[in-house]
Amino acid sequence: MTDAPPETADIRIEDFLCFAVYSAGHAFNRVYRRPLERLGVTYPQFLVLVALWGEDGVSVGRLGEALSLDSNTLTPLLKRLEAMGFLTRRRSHEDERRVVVALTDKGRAAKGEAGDVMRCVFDAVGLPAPQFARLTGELRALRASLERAAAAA
Amino acid sequence: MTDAPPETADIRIEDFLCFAVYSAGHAFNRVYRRPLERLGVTYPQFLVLVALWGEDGVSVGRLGEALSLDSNTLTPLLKRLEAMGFLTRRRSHEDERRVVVALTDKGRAAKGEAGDVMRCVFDAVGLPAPQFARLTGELRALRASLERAAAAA
DNA sequence: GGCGATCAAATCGCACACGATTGAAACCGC
DNA sequence: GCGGTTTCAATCGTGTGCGATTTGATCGCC
Repeated sequence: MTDAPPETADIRIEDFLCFAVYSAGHAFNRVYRRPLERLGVTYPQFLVLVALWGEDGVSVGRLGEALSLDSNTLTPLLKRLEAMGFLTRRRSHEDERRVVVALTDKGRAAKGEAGDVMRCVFDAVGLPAPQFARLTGELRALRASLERAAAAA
Repeated sequence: MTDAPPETADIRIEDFLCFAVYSAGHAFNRVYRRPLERLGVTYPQFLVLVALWGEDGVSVGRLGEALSLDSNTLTPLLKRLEAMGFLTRRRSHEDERRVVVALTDKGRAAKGEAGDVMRCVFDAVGLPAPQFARLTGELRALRASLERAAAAA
């Protein structure tokens, strides 16, 4: 009936799933901030690097697909990462519309430092691996539902 | 070991809990956008209204505590809601440092329209109420862990 | 081969988030 | 009471997100 349990007459924002997701996201951002300072990148920039460590040499669009972001967000972010020397942006030859994003040596090397960062965050989460994976899966399903609904509208 | 399942040699951002939370948050934002257009507010502004429907006449600090936001984010947001006539901001008489935020008639009336909005979103989530509540609780616990870790650092 | 539709990235404008700083009010120990 | 500390909100600068639009390249249909 509502985003909160349906019967709540008195509204408590803590019972809203959307708020739980919203505030957990901010909390992640805050936990990542400190360890990422050593790398010199922001949390969204770090996510872009993670995506590229998984699949390098992709177009802006493909990257946006992986991250659920559009070029209006990615273009300036990628320009900052390029200015810092983590990656390069080059027009594709086969299709001049596309811009191919590729890690530099520095960008690949950062993967090593990232281990420490992720160890930090894993400790902060403090969840055993199975529950960790289950929660991740449930959120992925939630996102899929929401995206389906947003596309239908 | 990492934010992803520890053994993954090939990195997949989809396996990161932080990313699952991050992208689910964006998905919520996108689902809320359309229904909230009729109300004329953004998703964060809506969350402020939800918080005030639960507890009206509170200071900026108290509101920030409920929403995990600071005055640097809330002040401009509250000014916009005030300009739109949803609430008032007045210096407290007992303590001149505080600014008390209170809903106007329009702000209270919006609670009626919000029912439709939340029905929309609940359908988009498509989860039975018990799982809904459980997931909310798990995320609340996750946030608490992350905030504890961030405070310790 | 030519032209409208489509597609990819960039650009623009606005609204969050948040670290850092500022300024004013209240508190506190003496 | 009075000066230092703490608290509260506001301000500033930077970096996302995202709707809307623009620019340029490709595709499709003839």
